[in-house]
Amino acid sequence: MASNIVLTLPDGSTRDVVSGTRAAEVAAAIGKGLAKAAVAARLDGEWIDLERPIEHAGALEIITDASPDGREVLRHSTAHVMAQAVTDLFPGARYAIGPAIEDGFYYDFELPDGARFTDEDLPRIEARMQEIVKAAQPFVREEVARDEGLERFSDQPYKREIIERVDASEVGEGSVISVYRNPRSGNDDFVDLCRGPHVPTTKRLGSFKLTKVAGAYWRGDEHGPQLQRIYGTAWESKKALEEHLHRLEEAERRDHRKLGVELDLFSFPEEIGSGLAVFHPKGALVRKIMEDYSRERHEAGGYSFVNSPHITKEQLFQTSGHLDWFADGMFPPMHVDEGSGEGTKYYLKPMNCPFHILIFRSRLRSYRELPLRMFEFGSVYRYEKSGVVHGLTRVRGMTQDDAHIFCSKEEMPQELGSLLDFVLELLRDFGLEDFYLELSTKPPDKAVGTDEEWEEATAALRAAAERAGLELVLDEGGGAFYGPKISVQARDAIGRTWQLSTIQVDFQMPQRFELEYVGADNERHRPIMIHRALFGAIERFFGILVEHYAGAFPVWLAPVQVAVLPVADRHEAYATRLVDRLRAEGVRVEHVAAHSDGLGARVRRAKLEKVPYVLVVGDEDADAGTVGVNVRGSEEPERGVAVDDLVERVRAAVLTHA
RNA sequence: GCCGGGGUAGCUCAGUCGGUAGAGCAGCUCACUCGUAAUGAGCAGGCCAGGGGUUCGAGUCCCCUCCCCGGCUCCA
Repeated sequence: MASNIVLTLPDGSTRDVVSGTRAAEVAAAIGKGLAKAAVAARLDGEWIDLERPIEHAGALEIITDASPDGREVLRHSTAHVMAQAVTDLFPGARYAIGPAIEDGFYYDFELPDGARFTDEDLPRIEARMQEIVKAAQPFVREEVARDEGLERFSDQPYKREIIERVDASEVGEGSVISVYRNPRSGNDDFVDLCRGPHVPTTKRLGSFKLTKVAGAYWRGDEHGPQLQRIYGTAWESKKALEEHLHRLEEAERRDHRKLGVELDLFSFPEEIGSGLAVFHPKGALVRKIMEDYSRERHEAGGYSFVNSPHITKEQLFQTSGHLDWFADGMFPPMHVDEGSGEGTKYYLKPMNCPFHILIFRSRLRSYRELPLRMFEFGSVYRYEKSGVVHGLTRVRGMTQDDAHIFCSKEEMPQELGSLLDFVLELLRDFGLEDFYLELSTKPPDKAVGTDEEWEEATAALRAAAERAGLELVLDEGGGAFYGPKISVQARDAIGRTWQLSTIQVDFQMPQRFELEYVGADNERHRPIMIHRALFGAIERFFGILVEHYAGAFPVWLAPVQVAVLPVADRHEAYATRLVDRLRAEGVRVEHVAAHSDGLGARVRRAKLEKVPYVLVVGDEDADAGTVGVNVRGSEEPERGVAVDDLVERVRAAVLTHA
């Protein structure tokens, strides 16, 4: 006998329904639009299918297709459809896991006889998927006992492993597992192990595209079997799919590797080696401006500048511990002075800290010197694995804007607070505005330092972060073994996030190097050390800025701020005077003479080079002492602008970092 | 490091069945002297990533190395 139950909706209203009512019916009762947009539901926070009968009272939420949750359902269901298509087209294929991810989904497969997917397979799979969508197969949920599940997936070892693992860790002995069945004409339905929920039928899907095929390890284990992963993207409508593909194109347009070539900023000559960049004159100029500005700010911020060499004897990295836990990330040693004996091993440095520590330790330090802040643009070399190097954002040779702060335990909270302010201010000066912070705390298993020290340092970092008033994400247990850290994440112009600065408290190094200072009490104390980099690496930050600005650097950073284009040869004298004047005002100006190309061609080239101000000077300007100004990003050039006004505009743009 | 795809002129790319290398842009020269996104003509430009092999003959087929791209793992 069905009884009535009360469902509470997110707006607080209630619905009195017969027990066994399905979420789809509730949605339909609320409105046509909602029913159409619904893809799944949540009852008391638990995901359920629209078609699943609701047996008890609770809070019901209808999940709609264009919401983050709704898209997750669409994507996950699309992943199932892809698995069905693949098993159709590649008999014997084993399927492993296929979750929804940001903007899409993937599914991992193992093909018989070690076969591999190629890019040419994707259109075939897509076509088959569209057939499945057209067939409007329902997703039917079934709950089966663990043993039956194992049996049903007898030819699917990865599924069996999931069942065994889930059973042991999450659900417990004897519990049921859920599977989803897609009935189809023919006799063998496609069945996948899945916790759900799914859309009611495949008809709800269709706005998807398979994007790439790649290798992936089973359960992310480098030593486990390597599977074939197919990635796709899926959306609630064709329009949303198109918009997503357009965003990908936009990101591609901003790719710093492409712009680096086009704007003649940097390159990676094959002759030098993987992940080793050279900066061309224009790129090096931008970099110099970045470095000069950083130095200026550090000088004002109470930092001392230091310098250290690129290589060192093995012993230093033994003392620091790098050779114990970071040897894989270091270039192999050089052997020198090997005449008759063993000689000496030297290493390229992967980090600057040991050098700064030696400077601290070069003489006895007083508490009066603390906090002692040592800054260096320190070049380091890391042996990044061959598959991970990526443009300027992941390189093997880089220069860090590195500093190490030695302070007393008592000074630490204050120092961390002002440090975070300093970091954020500098990043804002480079046009990044949108940040959030990540706080990484003590790893559960292995850590140096006492619990008390960790708590103290973590609390100090947290206080600094909270005072900054930014969103704070907790990365529980994600700290390095030697201390907690804050990392600053920045969102760029198209919403991508980049990890930039890190502020890391270190209990380990002062101990290993037995650092001390003499306190006011005339006793010796161990200082706290703070590692911090603002840009992270200059190369990487440079790459991020290129993408953030899509190559159109703000005036203060632009390698060429003004281009002067005389209309014809007879205006060369006036143009030269103008260029000299601007140069004298400190403006970075390029004179593009009239003798070879037409004016239109020269304007075009300057525009493609993303020069902020393109000045055209002709008869009228020579007579009146004015310039024609074509500002980057504007359609209409201005005529008859007084040179003084132009100089003032450039100067103002530089000062405000506009 | 692993899986997959690649490497042809400075850049973007074509190159058939294994038969001896091609375009556009950029560069250089000349002409044009022009008011806001491509003036025209001509010239030059290549160890087809490098090495080895198969073959009468290799950009093309095979092997090794280097480098790049997309992922995985990694990012202390």
